[in-house]
Amino acid sequence: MRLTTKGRYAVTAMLDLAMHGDGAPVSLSDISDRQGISLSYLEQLFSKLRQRSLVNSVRGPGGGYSLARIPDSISVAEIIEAVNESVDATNCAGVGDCQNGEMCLTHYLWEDLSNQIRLFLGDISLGKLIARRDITSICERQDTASGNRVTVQATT
Amino acid sequence: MRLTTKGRYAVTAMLDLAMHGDGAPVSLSDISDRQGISLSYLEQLFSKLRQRSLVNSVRGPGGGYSLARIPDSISVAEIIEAVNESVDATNCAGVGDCQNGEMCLTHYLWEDLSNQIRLFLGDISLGKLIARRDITSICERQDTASGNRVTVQATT
DNA sequence: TTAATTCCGACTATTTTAGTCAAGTATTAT
DNA sequence: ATAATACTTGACTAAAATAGTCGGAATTAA
Repeated sequence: MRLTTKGRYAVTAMLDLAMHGDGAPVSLSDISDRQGISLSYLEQLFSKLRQRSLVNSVRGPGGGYSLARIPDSISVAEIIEAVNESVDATNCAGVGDCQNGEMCLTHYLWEDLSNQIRLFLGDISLGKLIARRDITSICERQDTASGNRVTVQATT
Repeated sequence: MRLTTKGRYAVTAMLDLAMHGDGAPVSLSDISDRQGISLSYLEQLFSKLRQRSLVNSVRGPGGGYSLARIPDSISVAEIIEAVNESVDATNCAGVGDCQNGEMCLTHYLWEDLSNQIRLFLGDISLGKLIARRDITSICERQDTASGNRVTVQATT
């Protein structure tokens, strides 16, 4: 479980999807405009999100992505692990052969901690994140033709 | 809060310190031998750990590092943040000026999540990590002169 | 058909991670 | 005092991950 800005990008994009996907698919260029994430980078992320069946895609005009499940059933842990491909490189394996052929002590300790984090993040869903702050969110995007800037307003 | 192998190195080293520091300071070369982490890399990490007052150093022969506080009062969050210098680059700040001069919605959402993680990891101390698995740990190091390999044994 | 959109692969730049190396400083056993 | 030990510091390098770019496909609504 690696926790970097990459994961935040993915969570942010999925949150955007959850808040704007009223049945209709949302295009990546819309998300790119709203969240300020490069379109091509979003493509990379969503390629992985689709592989993990977290989103569905619709091609062609009017197409885009939509959540594969309801926001309450998609956890932050799933999203982060989808894009980070969890390179769980335990360095202790290659070092000294700990006795009994088992891995060394700290490996277990870290694995334990890692599981706790996974459990914790697995319990935070997109739905919870949205609901946590009772937000009157106005996250509308101006008509593209108008050339206006993104409008995002949040009232606590 | 960034969570990578770098943080695990630091936590591992601090755990080693907690388990071998019987009053006397522990040298980095000992930790390097036991945990298979490069000595110079450990020096970098401990330089930051010392700056954050998580460890004390004793110079000269027989010197080394020891925990600045008892294991129960040193949290995983502190250790990780000490070595990761928490580059909390929120990308939304530079994008579009969200209305009211406030930051955009997802920033708050992520900040919220980030705080929860910090809270969670802040509650896990070195002491708790060691106690979690009731371990009969034999983590002795052979005499240096003998040239023998590190002996690490853990019985569940 | 045309335009909008996802898909796909290769490519690049920047940053971080991980590690090395060398020269230095402080401490203390002898 | 002196030498050994061990920390301290800074510069350097290599590999990997992150972040982003580009060009071109395939698909499909209009």
